[in-house]
Amino acid sequence: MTLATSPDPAAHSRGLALSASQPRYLQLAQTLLNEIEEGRYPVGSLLPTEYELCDQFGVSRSTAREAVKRLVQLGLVVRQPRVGTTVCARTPTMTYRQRTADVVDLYQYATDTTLVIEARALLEIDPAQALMLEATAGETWLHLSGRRHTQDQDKPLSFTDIWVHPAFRSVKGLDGPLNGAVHAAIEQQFGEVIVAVEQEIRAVALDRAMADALDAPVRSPGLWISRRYRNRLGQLVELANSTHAADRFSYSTVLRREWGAS
Amino acid sequence: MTLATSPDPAAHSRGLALSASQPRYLQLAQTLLNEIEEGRYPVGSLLPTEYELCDQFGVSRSTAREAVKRLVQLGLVVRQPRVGTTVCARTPTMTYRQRTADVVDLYQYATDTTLVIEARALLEIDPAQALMLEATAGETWLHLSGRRHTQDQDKPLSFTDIWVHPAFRSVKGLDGPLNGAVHAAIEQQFGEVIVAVEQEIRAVALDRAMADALDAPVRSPGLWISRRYRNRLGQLVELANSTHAADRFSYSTVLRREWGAS
DNA sequence: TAAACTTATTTGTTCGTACAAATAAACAAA
DNA sequence: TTTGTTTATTTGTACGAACAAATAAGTTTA
Repeated sequence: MTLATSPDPAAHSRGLALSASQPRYLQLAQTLLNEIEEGRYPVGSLLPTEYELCDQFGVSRSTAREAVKRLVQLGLVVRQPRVGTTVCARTPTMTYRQRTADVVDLYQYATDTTLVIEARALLEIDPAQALMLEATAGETWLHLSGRRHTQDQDKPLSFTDIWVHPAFRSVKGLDGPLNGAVHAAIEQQFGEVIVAVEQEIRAVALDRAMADALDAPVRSPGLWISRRYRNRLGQLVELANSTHAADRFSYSTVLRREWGAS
Repeated sequence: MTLATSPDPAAHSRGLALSASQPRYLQLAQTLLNEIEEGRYPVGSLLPTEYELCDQFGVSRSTAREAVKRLVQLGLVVRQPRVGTTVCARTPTMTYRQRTADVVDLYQYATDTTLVIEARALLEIDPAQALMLEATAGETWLHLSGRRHTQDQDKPLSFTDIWVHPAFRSVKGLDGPLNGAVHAAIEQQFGEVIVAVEQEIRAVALDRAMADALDAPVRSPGLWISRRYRNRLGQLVELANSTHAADRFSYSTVLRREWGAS
């Protein structure tokens, strides 16, 4: 349990060369990773404390810490003062990740599309809308609707319905052609941070009104995308429903496999 | 440029308390972050070296390193030995991230759905298929097709077409009801790692054949999902096209905002 | 001129030490 | 029994000192 009392500052450069191919802390991390995978440290058990690792592997605490830090980054262990290092997974989690540099990219539209707001009104929501908006009937939400256009094409790309929570219904700058997204305006003007976006995609048959709005045949297929923007507390800040003519739009993403944890 | 030659080990606990609310390295990281945002260190310029930071802020190199490490995690700077620390962004990049614990989750199906393979054949691909498969006509790919079912419902959820690259056409265990995914079998049997999945979603009108297969009305809307599984070299390992009856399936995801870089 | 070598600088790794902060567990008090 | 207090343990933060590795830039050599 006691550490060396007469430390030799040059020891690490003299003796026990080991395989100098990789830094010691990476070697140690790999060793621990293997032992976790082999079940020597089952999920829920405690890893040796930092000082124990120092003894067992003959490294300084810095090195041991750096090694354990890797395991934390890989999501294999969690650490708590006074408790220790708890194993929480037996293998690095692999995930597929979809990255979008900004939520605007989330709209798969080319950057040269513009959303033209054609209607803006404060509406008292009815019970059906309240259900959709996770609110109570009678609240006054801001309702926007418009169509998205491209330079090239004559016909609109999509028709969009947007509902904005009463707290942000005074949001400005949403008239006429829009470059950015509505949630971006809310974030800027109110400092409300959107933490999560729930997205649902369906295929639908265009009804008469939507077909007219999109200049597409009645009953032709459309891609319906609903997005719920939520704040830190999970509250619905904005709901945007878009319907796209099927022959003018497709939604595509790339998921990349990654290793490690959040 | 010279450091203190008579260091006082207790200095950090005695003097200059500062606001002990946060650790020094976090304070320093915040300071640097602010200065980067303010343009004092423009994108492309060099941050002070670690030793310069020691002098300027009166901290040890460990603390300075820990601070800069934060900036690296935030994706604001990159480091190169002998070069220094280069600013590569003026503000932390925010991204929305879609996580799926496994690619199986990528199928939005409840776990109690099963894919029943109904046809399996080795096919010489024609020019049109070659285009779709990013290959050359005449190659012999493995072609599978089948339908996905739920326990509850009588009618199938979707019809799936799968093409497997010639190198893996001998993949086994794909007969009858399937629990896992085809790409998982390829990964296991051949050790081929799928690094990226490209996904495209469209709305379509069901043609007669597809309508029959799905037991849905002709011309009714369907959700068409195409997934391209690629290996490390970007080569197409598997292509899976699924068509879902619109009233039986929707695709939903949650994107969470995150800060930091890859 | 071009290639090979040397040098100086900056980050990377590792050592050792010390104190702070947090908290589970044992203990004491109401 | 319950609640507050102390104690010991473990991670967290911070100091300082070396040497390694990588490499931009200058220097020498062919």
